[in-house]
Amino acid sequence: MSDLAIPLSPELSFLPAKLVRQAYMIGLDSGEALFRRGDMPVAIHCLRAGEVRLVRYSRDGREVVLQRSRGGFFAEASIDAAGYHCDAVAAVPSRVLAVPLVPFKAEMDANADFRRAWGAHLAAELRHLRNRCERLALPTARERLIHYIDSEGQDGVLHCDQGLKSLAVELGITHEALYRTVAKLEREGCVAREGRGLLRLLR
Amino acid sequence: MSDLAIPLSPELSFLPAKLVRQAYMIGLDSGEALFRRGDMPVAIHCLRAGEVRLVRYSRDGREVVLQRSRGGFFAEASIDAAGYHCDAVAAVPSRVLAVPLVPFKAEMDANADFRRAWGAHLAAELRHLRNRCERLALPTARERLIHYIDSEGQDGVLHCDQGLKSLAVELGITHEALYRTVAKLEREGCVAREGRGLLRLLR
DNA sequence: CGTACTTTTGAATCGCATCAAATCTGGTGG
DNA sequence: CCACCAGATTTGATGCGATTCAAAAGTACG
Repeated sequence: MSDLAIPLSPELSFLPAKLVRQAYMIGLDSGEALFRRGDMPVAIHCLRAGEVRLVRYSRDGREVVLQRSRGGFFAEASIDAAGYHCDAVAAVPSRVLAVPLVPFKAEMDANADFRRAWGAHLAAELRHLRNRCERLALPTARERLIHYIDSEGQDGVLHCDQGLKSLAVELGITHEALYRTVAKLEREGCVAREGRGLLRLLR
Repeated sequence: MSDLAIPLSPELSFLPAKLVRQAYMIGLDSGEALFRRGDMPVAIHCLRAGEVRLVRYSRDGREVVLQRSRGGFFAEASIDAAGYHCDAVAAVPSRVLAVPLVPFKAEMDANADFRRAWGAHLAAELRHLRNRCERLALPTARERLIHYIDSEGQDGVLHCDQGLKSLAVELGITHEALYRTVAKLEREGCVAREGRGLLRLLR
């Protein structure tokens, strides 16, 4: 493919050079679909820029967002599936690196190190999701936010460079509720805001 | 081990006989720990009876349940970890099948079919968790219940043999809220209850 | 038959969603 | 540089739904 010099990043570091060479970049306009439900997977996808959403439609036609990816692999669970179980649609203009499935699977069979790295990747994803489920089961915005800083932040400090509004979506609450919760925690001295995207947990 | 004739079940069907022979059964009393945070994983665990909870403790000592397993593999994400990231404690007297890690990993390296089966298992787990996250992000008990029947039930029919109370935990709401929600949906004719553990979605 | 648990309903309170509006911010083009 | 615009941030008011505490009725099991 013409798209050489693909910038390295943590989520790609374990991909063997052989696979990176065979990968190709896909550009998506806002609203454009990468794949549709039922399509046969032909590649592993890694979001490099923009935002892709995995969506399904309930029987009454409402759209349900299954996953919001802002970077890294997505729909990894469909590698072995006969068809995707949802649509992948770009929410904003995006760039997706596609690693063809055939060489990917061949590498999985041949390369034990790569297998372990991919397994570790999936394991991290599992832990992450379990954590998120646990957080979303908490009853109040306050508890969810503190749980989030505890588990996603580093040493009690959270970098939310995307703004609080998108954090609210992640927490499953409205942005108003989140703003109010942050303000209250700040008043109580439990949390300090430093700059635009920094939350420090004091406790 | 003396525990021969381990009954087969869907979640064990893909385990090679060789591994099943090397597995051993662990009995746990209520409250007994299978492993503690920091312990080095020595086996893959599959819950055969009872209930095991993966728990962590927040800095203020409160217990946080990361996962409630009522059957099947749990803490699969720790296969490659240097230590568990949580405690595993039986909530009721339980029986756990332990498949030693060394032969498990050896089989993963040697047996491509098994690798695929395990990969599919992890993929299913991922899809399941994403679904659950999506559900827990829904704002009302009503929407969560309908989403649950849609996605976990079969053809609009849900078998909740554990009773509505444990379903409430799964939905992240109190059992009172769930009882009221079911009653209201029934009055509206959206849901029919058939026997103790059957919910049919009419819509 | 008694005990423990689930199921069910009631009442009071609290927190969040919703609708609305004002302010702030970064970025664009004149 | 400044005007302007789109989006994020913030605060307010209101209603609904869930939590909480409480209690009664049903059910399984020894």
